[in-house]
Amino acid sequence: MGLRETKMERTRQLIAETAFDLFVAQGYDATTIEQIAAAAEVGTRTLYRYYATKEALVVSFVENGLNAAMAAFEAQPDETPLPEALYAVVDSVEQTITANPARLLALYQIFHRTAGLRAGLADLDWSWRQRLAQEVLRRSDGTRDVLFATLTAASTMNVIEVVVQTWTADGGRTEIADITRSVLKLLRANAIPIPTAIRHDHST
Amino acid sequence: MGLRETKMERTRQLIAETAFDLFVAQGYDATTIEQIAAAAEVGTRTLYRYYATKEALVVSFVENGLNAAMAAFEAQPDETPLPEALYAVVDSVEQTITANPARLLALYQIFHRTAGLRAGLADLDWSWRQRLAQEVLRRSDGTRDVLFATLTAASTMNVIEVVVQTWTADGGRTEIADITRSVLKLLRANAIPIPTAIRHDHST
DNA sequence: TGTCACTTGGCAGTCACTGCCAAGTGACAG
DNA sequence: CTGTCACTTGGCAGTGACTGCCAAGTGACA
Repeated sequence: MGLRETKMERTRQLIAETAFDLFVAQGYDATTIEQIAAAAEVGTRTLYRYYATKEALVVSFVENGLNAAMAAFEAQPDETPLPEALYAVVDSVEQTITANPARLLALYQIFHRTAGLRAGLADLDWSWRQRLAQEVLRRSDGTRDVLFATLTAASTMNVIEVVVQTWTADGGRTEIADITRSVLKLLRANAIPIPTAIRHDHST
Repeated sequence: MGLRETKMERTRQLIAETAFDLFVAQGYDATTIEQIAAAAEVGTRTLYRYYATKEALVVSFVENGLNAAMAAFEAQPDETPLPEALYAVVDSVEQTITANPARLLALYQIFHRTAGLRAGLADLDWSWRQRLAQEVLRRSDGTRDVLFATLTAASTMNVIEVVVQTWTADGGRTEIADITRSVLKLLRANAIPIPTAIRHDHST
């Protein structure tokens, strides 16, 4: 990596950190792009070259975590059974959070306080489900169909989302590993009801 | 409902329909609020009193469908077993789509084409999961905890989302009831892998 | 039918975001 | 070491989403 790229990477980081701090300090809406740019000592125009939208400044943090999780998934050998490979995903997210819980809580606060912001996660969530499903499909090696892959990806995302939501709702006091364990236990016990049509009893 | 409210309701509808048509005709981004307001023959300021954001104009359609589904859920007698009550939710969504498939496909096209727009669904999705979980919790009458309710709500939303996604991805050619059946069947057969930690075998 | 509360719409202003252009600065060859 | 080139930077002007404010219009109701 040349000096040029190094510098740009640093600028990229600096902008995100600066923005994050300002958001925490004075709220998302109350912080203008100009302020962030000024604090990070770059032009607003430059800032936009690094982050396309104001939302992206916040979402990028989540994105990094998800990218790491996807990498962990892809790093699993092809022979690894699906449940274990999927566990790598959940585990990676857990590690990201454990590494810096305070940051995630703060991040969550920002999302929570700013109605229109949570929205920015959707795109990420969506593309991520796609990627996950695709990888699941590839791994199943023709023995499974798209519906299976889509459902598997969605279910896994669910686990992550429920765990994170439960953890943050609790203010991060509970060990995240414990929450994960509980969630997976419920699922494995088939304790979660599945929508079922009413069976019309003809013996009446 | 007085004349006043009737009129407002009609205006509300008119604005949404007008916007929808324009979005379909020329795309979301290319359509300005002013255009919509002009076409619907109201002031832009008035338009904003009915729909807080441009996104809301599109999201409202999805919101209506979900509201109907939630109403169907709440309409179930408290004695109805959870799986059947949840089925009412899935069924309601199915009905909404069946009633006007073309509209949903068009709607989906708009969402699909406009990156930043899918985002608007997240908020909806989120608040809806909350509401669903809350109702599930109420129905379980103290016999279940929050985690159970959250997971149940998330799983049900998953079913809906996967069904709709599969249906739209296919261009609406497959009977939606068939997709629903397949999805529920996969779930009931426990065919979807659950993330599982590698069991370290100590006998080695 | 007159009063009142609510709805409407225009206007000015803020802020996110974009295209364009000129100046600065690493990269790289000679 | 140096000149050239490609890329990065930042200012500026412009568009469009969205808001506060205020004056005019219009159902509701006594």
